Amino acid sequence: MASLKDIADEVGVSVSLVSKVINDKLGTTGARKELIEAIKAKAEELGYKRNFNSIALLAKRQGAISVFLHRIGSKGATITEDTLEGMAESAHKHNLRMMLNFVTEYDDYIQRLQDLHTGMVDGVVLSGVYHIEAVPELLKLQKEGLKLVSTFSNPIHEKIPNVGLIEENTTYLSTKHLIEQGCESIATFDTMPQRTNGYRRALEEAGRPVNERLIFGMPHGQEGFYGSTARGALIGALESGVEIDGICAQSDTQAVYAINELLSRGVSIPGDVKITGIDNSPFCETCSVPLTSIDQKFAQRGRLAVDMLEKLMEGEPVESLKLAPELVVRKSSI
Amino acid sequence: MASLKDIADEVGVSVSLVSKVINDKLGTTGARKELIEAIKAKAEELGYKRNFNSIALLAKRQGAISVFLHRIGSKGATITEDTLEGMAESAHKHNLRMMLNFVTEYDDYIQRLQDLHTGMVDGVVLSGVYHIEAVPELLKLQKEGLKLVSTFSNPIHEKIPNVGLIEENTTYLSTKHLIEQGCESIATFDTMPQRTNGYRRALEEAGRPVNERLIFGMPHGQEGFYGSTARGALIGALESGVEIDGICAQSDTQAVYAINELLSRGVSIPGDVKITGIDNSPFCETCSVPLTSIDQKFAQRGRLAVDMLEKLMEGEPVESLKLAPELVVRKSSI
DNA sequence: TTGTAAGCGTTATCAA
DNA sequence: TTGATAACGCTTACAA
Repeated sequence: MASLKDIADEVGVSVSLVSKVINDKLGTTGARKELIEAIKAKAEELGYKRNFNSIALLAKRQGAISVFLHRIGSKGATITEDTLEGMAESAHKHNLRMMLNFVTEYDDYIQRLQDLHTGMVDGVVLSGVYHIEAVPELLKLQKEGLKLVSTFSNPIHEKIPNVGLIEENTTYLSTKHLIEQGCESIATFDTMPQRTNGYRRALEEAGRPVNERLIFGMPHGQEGFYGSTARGALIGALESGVEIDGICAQSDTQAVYAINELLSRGVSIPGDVKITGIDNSPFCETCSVPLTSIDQKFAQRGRLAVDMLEKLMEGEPVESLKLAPELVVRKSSI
Repeated sequence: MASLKDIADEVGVSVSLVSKVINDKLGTTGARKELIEAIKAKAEELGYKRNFNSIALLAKRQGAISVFLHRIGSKGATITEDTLEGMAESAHKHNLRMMLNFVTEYDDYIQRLQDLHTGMVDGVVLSGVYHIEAVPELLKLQKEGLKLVSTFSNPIHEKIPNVGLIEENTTYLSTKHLIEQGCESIATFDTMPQRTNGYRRALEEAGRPVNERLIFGMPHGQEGFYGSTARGALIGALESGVEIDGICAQSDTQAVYAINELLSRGVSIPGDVKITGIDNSPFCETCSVPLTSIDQKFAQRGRLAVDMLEKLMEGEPVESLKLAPELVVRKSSI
């Protein structure tokens, strides 16, 4: 790998002059035209590339960030992949190297956080499942100069800037859509309070009564997103004789299981019942009836989180933000 | 961030002694016990961590690798995530920083490969969908000194060491399992030649005839793994009156769609028909009938690939290897 | 207009 | 048993 010294030697000038020419830092004074050209030509010829380590060393920066990722998601969704893809894109743009930390347990989490002072990274993005207990440790790291950004739905702490999502709008959008499609009795699986609120708000705004029998109780937490749990709840409701012509599921898996259960009972979708999910999983395209769903913007949020971190590292101020989810309409609801 | 110099100043010794003590490189000679202890205590107290950039600078290395990842997989499987998790673990172990490159198209791929000429990384792991057309460019990079490792099922080129999988054994294992469970007429979706071969071999070894009507034609390539395509093939076979009491699907998605189709026709699973998939996707646990599947060892392969790359970077010789897939038995087949 | 020298944090070699 | 020095590649203040 050619260095500035190689160029300097070959052209017969000093290293510092080469550095200035290459970086266009000659200031007001300038240098002889033929030298500038010779230097640039030689750099090109030798395929000169800057050495990131020496620059980082000099700048007292690491040129690297760490991504903390506790894998999350309704099974089969590509939340982690999408988030990482966005982060990778932004990191590439900013010439940042990433250390990926997949963590699964709290002990792990703290252990890995400790490793961070290493002077091996300039900043950290927190993503996936969040560990509220880790906040004190995070704030300690922040005090030591490490930059922190998170990509949870909601901020974990006011001092840690977050790239979030307007959770309530996920179900708000899909319920509104189902109402517009003519549904009269829309059910939901009550898995996440913010999402159930969105469902209620859409009904209220449309002047519809909220029928509590259509809000199926589910375990709050990961398990509540499982398809089998949702199918159980749906079967219970159907057998108790509740009328349903729309389902605003709170995950795609819930929706798919509902679709399959209904189809097996001879119910037509979207003819008799219209259904929407959340996650916009890949299988929305390929399942029995292509599923209308909600895009939670994971790739974009990953990108923005790293952009935000880069800004922090540059000393610029940043502020938490929340993206709007987006409705993706497919056959299951029209 | 505390440096060796900080420790040296505080303890009142030279930087080089501190370096030797910290790195346990005193050799045969040794140093005074109390000094060793004082240095170690001070390092602890100041929270000393090595600066990776200066080490890399000295070693004429980047201390970073690049991961090229073309996302792959039957939709809903966690192939990419699992692979990345394994790679991240190994990278962490070796103190390597990763640049993640998610690529989707060939042009992208080549474009990103060009970036590698920058000497930003010491090595590259290639993963996911492979681009045979990129081989010449890869070999060029290799000639420039960049270390290359891949994690495709089969090696892409003899000069590029690979952490692969004995593909044939995926279906071999599951077909053998179905035979042992008493299945007489086992079908498969002919999506990937190596997998169909494994299916044939298992039947032949058991002295069973291969019934070509039970080998359902599928498009070769990603589309062949889709569930809807598989369901179509299955329906066609059923309606032509073929007897089936076992299905060795070539992806989990195929299997799930087959299960749902059969259930909707009143067929009992695993009572009337036993089914196996491939990928060991998360939804194997949660789908209508928990699905027996094949673990393709993606996390382990990711880990091994980075281990291999580290070895190459150390100048050690490495050789391609193939891992054995593993059968994970669940209710759908017993 | 160009060059010298110091310094970023570390390690290896050689000297004391 | 300990320390001085050079080197990795680069930038910048200052000197020529």
